[in-house]
Amino acid sequence: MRARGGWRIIRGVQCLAVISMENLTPEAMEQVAAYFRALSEPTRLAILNLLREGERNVGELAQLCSCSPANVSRHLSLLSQHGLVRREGRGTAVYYRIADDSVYALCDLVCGNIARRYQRSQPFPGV
Amino acid sequence: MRARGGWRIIRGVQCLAVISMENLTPEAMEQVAAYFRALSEPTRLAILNLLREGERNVGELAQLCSCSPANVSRHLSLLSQHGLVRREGRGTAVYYRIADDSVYALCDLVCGNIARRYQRSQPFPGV
DNA sequence: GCATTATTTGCGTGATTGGTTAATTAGTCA
DNA sequence: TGACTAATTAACCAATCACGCAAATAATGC
Repeated sequence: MRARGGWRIIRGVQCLAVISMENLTPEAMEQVAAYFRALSEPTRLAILNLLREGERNVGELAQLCSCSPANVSRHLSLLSQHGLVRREGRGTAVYYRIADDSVYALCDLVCGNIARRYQRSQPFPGV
Repeated sequence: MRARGGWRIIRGVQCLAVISMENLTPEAMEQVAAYFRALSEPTRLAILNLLREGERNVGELAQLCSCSPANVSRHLSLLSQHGLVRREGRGTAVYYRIADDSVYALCDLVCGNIARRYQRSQPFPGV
């Protein structure tokens, strides 16, 4: 992967900014696709949404999104594999928290795209 | 739907993030998931990448990404359904172009997330 | 109309995925 | 150690998906 723009300073923070998807190898492209795939499931989006306010354990998340603990655990495992959430066992429970806030920026960006798209024809469904 | 935030800079990418994913109905959440699903396939990402430089017809895209025209046509149909590309027939050919440049901001943002993740452990695969 | 080229669509197939249930593992406390 | 709770994993099923192939559709020129 070529870092176009490379490292730059944004508001005093050194960031690896403006990486482009161009000229990626097939393996890297698959990584990007897999990242999007992790976000392509309503239940996983709901879980990420629930973690906005802070950490939660598996049982809490299962109750809040009306899923079985087994199901939630698997979703969390997948999210963890892609670095979206961080795992921390405390006692018999396992707490999960967001690993990178930029996920919300991504989701909100997509929300905006969809909303703008619907504003040209019909209102955004379920607003 | 509440408009909040407006333009913001996320890791060097200017984004119109007016909308938040919070408090979405299940149907709206499914829309967001479907949008991500459209981006969760390497071939579709490759097609979007090829359209960076301008419009292309189905045959050209098929040749450039080593896929069958039928396959490419199907991918384009799906991308079109989600408002990612725009269709325009000219002669017997059908040309597609990017409908919204913000897709690239999304993809590049994800590239950055993955690259940062790998920098902590191993180099990004396929650099 | 007929032939040609480009695109789309119908259908079958193998692979992947989300969900459920049950078994297993991990941690705590008596 | 044994009982108990929470989380993970395995096995399985149903649904979805990407792809290949072939048929159908659309647009152009003879």
